[in-house]
Amino acid sequence: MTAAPLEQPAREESGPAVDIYRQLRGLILSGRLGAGERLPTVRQTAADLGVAAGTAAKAYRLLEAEGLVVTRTAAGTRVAPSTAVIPGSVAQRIRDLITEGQKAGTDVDQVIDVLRATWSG
Amino acid sequence: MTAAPLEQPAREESGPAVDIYRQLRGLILSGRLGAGERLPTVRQTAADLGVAAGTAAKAYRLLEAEGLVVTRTAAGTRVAPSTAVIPGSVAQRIRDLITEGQKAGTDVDQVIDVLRATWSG
DNA sequence: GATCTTGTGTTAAACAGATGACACAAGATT
DNA sequence: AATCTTGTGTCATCTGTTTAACACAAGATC
Repeated sequence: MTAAPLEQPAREESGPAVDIYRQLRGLILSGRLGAGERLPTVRQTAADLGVAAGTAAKAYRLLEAEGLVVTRTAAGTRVAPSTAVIPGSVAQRIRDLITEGQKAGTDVDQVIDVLRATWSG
Repeated sequence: MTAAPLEQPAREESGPAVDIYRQLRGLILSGRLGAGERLPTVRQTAADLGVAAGTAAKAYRLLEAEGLVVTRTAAGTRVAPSTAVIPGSVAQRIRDLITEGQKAGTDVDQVIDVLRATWSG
């Protein structure tokens, strides 16, 4: 018998669009992109990251579907007024973790993998 | 002018194979899968997760390329003897974060996005 | 030594998502 | 009102990955 540690689903979309969505979500939830602040245009983002415009647009739509941003044609996309930010206590623990992780020279991705594995429990 | 907060690369492989690789890496780096311990067979993993055998095999090869596991035909795949585990101090901060995050009812993925955004600084 | 076990390799087909180039709609700007 | 800006829609094509169903090789097991 071998260990059977694998958890089922984890089925999750992937690809550039989701990556961009995640990156922006991180900036918003961390507060580095404040309420009302404007995001780069779809085309700008696409150019910056070297992806097609449709791909960047997809990321923005994911953000809007989650209520994190508000889109108005010709006016651009802005962080939603309702300040959606992660709880301060959690943010503090994140900072602590980063401090320790960087001091130890650990890789972010490794930290994240362990975090996921441990969170599930 | 719009904010220009986007960081370039982030170009990263994706798909089921990488997901499995990440999940197993988390188990190994967290120590929940100890040195010498055996992983499920490729076919078992494939069946459990509902993917093709080749996909699971790909994940195992990624792990081996990183030196986290040792593969011997017919003997299966085992966690490498050299105990590759994340530093204890980092592991502790991860546990602290999880405690706080769960108490606050935060979503893991949100925590991870903020972690990434903050790590880069 | 015969037989199981297990990781790997191969192949064609299917699939998902991204791309690039375009046009359009809804507002803002002048 | 004319024009710019910006998010969205379309469409054919391309690319990478997965799939499914095999076969094989190297050891372990008996």
